[in-house]
Amino acid sequence: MNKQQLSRITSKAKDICARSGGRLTEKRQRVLEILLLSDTPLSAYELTDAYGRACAESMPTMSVYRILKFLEDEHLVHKLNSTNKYVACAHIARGHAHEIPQFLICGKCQSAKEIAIPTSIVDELGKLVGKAGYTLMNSQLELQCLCDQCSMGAS
Amino acid sequence: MNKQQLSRITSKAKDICARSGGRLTEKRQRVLEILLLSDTPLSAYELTDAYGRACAESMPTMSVYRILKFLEDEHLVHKLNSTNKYVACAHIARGHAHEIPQFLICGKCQSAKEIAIPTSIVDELGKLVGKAGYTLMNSQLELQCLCDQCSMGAS
DNA sequence: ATAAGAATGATATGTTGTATCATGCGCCCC
DNA sequence: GGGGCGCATGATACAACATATCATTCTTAT
Repeated sequence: MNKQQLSRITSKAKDICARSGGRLTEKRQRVLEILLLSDTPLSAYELTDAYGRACAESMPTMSVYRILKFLEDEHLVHKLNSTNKYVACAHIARGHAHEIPQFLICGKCQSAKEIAIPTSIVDELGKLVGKAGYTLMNSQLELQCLCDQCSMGAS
Repeated sequence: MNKQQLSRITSKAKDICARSGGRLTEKRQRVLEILLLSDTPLSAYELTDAYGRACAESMPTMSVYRILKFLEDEHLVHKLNSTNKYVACAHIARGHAHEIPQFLICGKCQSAKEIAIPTSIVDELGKLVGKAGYTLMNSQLELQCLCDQCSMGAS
């Protein structure tokens, strides 16, 4: 991601926050940028380190958690429950229709890709769940995968 | 679950362990029984407490984790990543074809139901994942739901 | 009987996340 | 521009979840 793309996204993120009455402060923006630039999801503590390296000054982990919570509430960041790590939303730039995100997580390089699951599959799942005596609420799927890179590369 | 069902399951569990060269010791069996009898998934620390209450003597948490790992390796217990809790496998008694389990978790009463996802849905998901440049590996879905009990009961 | 290996206990520590109170900073109103 | 309000951040403590490691006990095979 180049500088221009980044600033386009953060500018959009600012709009999103403003519209909901929040403020994308400099620290919040920096945390978001670190996630946007990272190849892999990061834990709160990895983010703390990355922030310290990137910004000369350090940030208490507590603040990182608070900022992550803010960004999650704004749908700018998602948490991966299976790994306790955080990723920037892939859809900030365009429209940003915040449906429930689904993730493909490479078991080898840890990369995570956010995808959309077609309504048809969700509907089928919903029916299945109904038969089992449950009602499907919002569900963020996290699918363990291998990315093509890792499939090809080493064995 | 009555006593007879329970002993049928633990007996089956013993077979399963024996076949893989493991041993379902008394403590392991007790941990499994606690999970089998519990209405909801339990955390390792809740299990430690429950063990202490049920057995007069207490068990170090470390041992609980070790026993959970053993039971998971034998496919007798599953871990829910979204809640960091553990459940007994629902298929010990019959055949116990250990495919990847899928769970419906009630957001209100915390009950968790283990279900099977039809091959057709898994295949569709696999195709989708392929298009995104990934290959689907074993994935344990954990779907946030409301159970019928909770839907009906209170609002 | 005894040695080898598996299971468990004890202790320390690492990782992830929350609670709470204090401090700083911007903004609005007058 | 001062004063006060509310949001953002800092500092500290601790809770919850999990692993590392070494010591001890129990099982089992010879």
